[in-house]
Parts: sequence; C-alpha cells; structure tokens
Amino acid sequence: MTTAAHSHSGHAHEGPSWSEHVLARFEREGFRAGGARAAVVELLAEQDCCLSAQEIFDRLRGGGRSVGIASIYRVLDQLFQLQLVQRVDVGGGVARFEAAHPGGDHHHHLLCNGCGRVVAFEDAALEAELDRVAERLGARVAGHELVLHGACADCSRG
Amino acid sequence: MTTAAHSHSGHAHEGPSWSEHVLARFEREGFRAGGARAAVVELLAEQDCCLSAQEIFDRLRGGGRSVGIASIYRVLDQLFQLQLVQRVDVGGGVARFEAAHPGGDHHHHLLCNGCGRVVAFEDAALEAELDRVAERLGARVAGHELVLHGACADCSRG
DNA sequence: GCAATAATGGGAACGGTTTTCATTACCGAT
DNA sequence: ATCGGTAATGAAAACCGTTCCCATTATTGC
Ligand SMILES: [Zn+2]
Ligand SMILES: [Zn+2]
Ligand SMILES: [Zn+2]
Ligand SMILES: [Zn+2]
Repeated sequence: MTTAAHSHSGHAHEGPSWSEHVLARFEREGFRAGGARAAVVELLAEQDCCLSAQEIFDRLRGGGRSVGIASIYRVLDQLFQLQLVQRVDVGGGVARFEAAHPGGDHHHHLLCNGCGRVVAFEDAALEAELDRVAERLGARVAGHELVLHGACADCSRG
Repeated sequence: MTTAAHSHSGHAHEGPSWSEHVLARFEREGFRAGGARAAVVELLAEQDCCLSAQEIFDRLRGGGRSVGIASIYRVLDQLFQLQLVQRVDVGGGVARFEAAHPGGDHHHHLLCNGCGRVVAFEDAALEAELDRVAERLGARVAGHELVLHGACADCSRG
C-alpha cells in the first residue's frame, strides 16, 4: 500500500547533481567506495520524494542490482548521519528517506487518508514561521518534520 | 532513554476532566466498562505529554495495576479511532500517545538531541499558518504533526 | 442470578530494523 | 601489477514494537 506519488511541479536538474555531491562527501569523509552505497545513492538521486528501505530493495532488485537489505539500511544510516538524506516518518512503522538538497530546498508531506498517496509540498511562509517558532523557543533547531493528515485535493474534490 | 519532560506552563484543570469526558464517550458509543481501559485513560489523563505503550505498561505495573500490553494497545487504538488521543511519532519506531483535548488545545514537540527530552510547545500563529497552507493545497486537512529536532533551550545554552 | 457476549491478558505471530559474521572488494604500500 | 590490511557487503539470525489468537474473566440486559 501507500503508492508514493507527488504533486511536485518544479525541481529542475541543476548543479553538481546530488549523487556526485554525496559520493564526493563520502570520499572526503574517509569512506571507501562500494557498489551497494553507489546503487542506493543513485536510486535516491532520481527520486523526488521519499522511499522506504523495502521500496529501495525492490527497485534495485527489479533493476538487476542485487543489494542486501542490510546494506541498504547501513547506507541510509550513513547518509542520515551526514545529513545527506532526510528521514520522513508518515507513520505505519516504516521509515522513509529522501535526498536532502544542500540548498535547504526541502519539502513536507500530506498523507492522504483517501487514496493513501504521499503528496509533497513546499511553502516558504511556513518555513519562515517555523524559524520564528524556533527562535521563540530559544532552541537551536537543526531541522523539522511536518506531516499533514487528511484528504488530498483530488480526494476531497471527489 | 527519552525521559519525557515538558516545558509546558499553562493547562489548569478545568471542565469535566478529560477522563470523564472519555469514559462517557465510550459508554455513549456502546462500549462496556472495563478495568484496563479505565486504567489507561486515567493514567493518560494525568500526563501533560505523550507516553508510549511500554511506558504506560511500566507505570501501571509500578502502580500495582496489572494490565496486559495487548489491552493497552487495544485501548490506545480505540482512543485514537475516536480521536480522543493524538498519536505522536518522534521517531525511533515507537508510537506515543497523549490526550487530545476537545478545545483543540493541542501542542507540538521538540526532540532534543542533547538530553533526549521531549519538549512540548504551543504556537497560535503557527497553527494559523498551517491552516493557511492546508487551504492553499486545496486539501481537507484533518490534522497535522510537527516535530522539531535540535538542542532545547537548556542544552543550547550550556 | 443467568446467559450472552464484550473485555482482558498471556503468548504466539508478524514485520521492520539491527546485529552478526563469513566473504568480497577496495586501496595504499610494495 | 600484486599483496595485505581492512572496509564494505549480504545472508541469516536476533531484536523489538505491535498485532493476532484464544481461553478466561467481567459486565450488562434480562
Ligand atoms: Zn518528499
Ligand atoms: Zn520545513
Ligand atoms: Zn506532548
Ligand atoms: Zn498544530
């Protein structure tokens, strides 16, 4: 279930590509090269929204690449430690991951309880408000995660 | 780990108490009375932030009440279905639950990566902004969940 | 009280994630 | 180019939160 889809519009391919950026970072950080890591990074790079470990596993298998599920979790953890991916938790006990772009160009998610889709959205004013809240709390907020629950535009129109 | 604490200030005890409200609702809904449900509701009523099923289990055990973990999950699910509790997910694969007060008086959480505490906060302007976002998306948003990650006021001052 | 049946709790089952460990592959030194 | 030390990998087991199953207990209408 949860056929991940998105309502993104923009996101052109610019700059030194996320996967190159990531692989370079790994090398700089002293990691060795490895096929599993490259495969996961490459796959994540071509998504524009979150995937679960199992989804990554299935897609790599489908694409001929045989990567152990343990390696996938390992790579995801490494990426997360280096803040190169964002962990997205839409409930159901499964963690999802998506590329964290350096430009801070991040989005949030609406989980539709009608069709089960995950709809991504961005909102600059919301981000500004969140910054303001962080300041008011006196906390050094490194990141945030927001999930809206409800009926997406399609489902609420029907 | 994760010693749940809070920075709440307000929250006076007013009205017909959350537990009474909840128990009445269960009766109206055709449920029979039961010890496990009463115990869980009573415990949740005296918290001002979220508890996990295991934490509820431990506290009830500690308080002499022996309640099966299965019953706790069942009651939490019933409460959730009736929208009497809010499910809070601060990651780590454990679901937490807290009383949902009828007045819509809900709060959000900052997960401190320094001390591990969960700090609760409210912000009316943020809620308004979230409403605006929902409207812009054209979605019928039933609820939302926000988690901030970073160093709480105490930890970022140290 | 009595019967019907909902509520409960122990334990097994389940599914996602982590750990273990033997094997493979990378990379610097030779 | 080869070798050796060691990181990376993947299969399988372990782990852990949650759900399911079912025999027992407790509640409610009669
Ligand atoms: Zn996304
Ligand atoms: Zn944001
Ligand atoms: Zn809370
Ligand atoms: Zn809110």
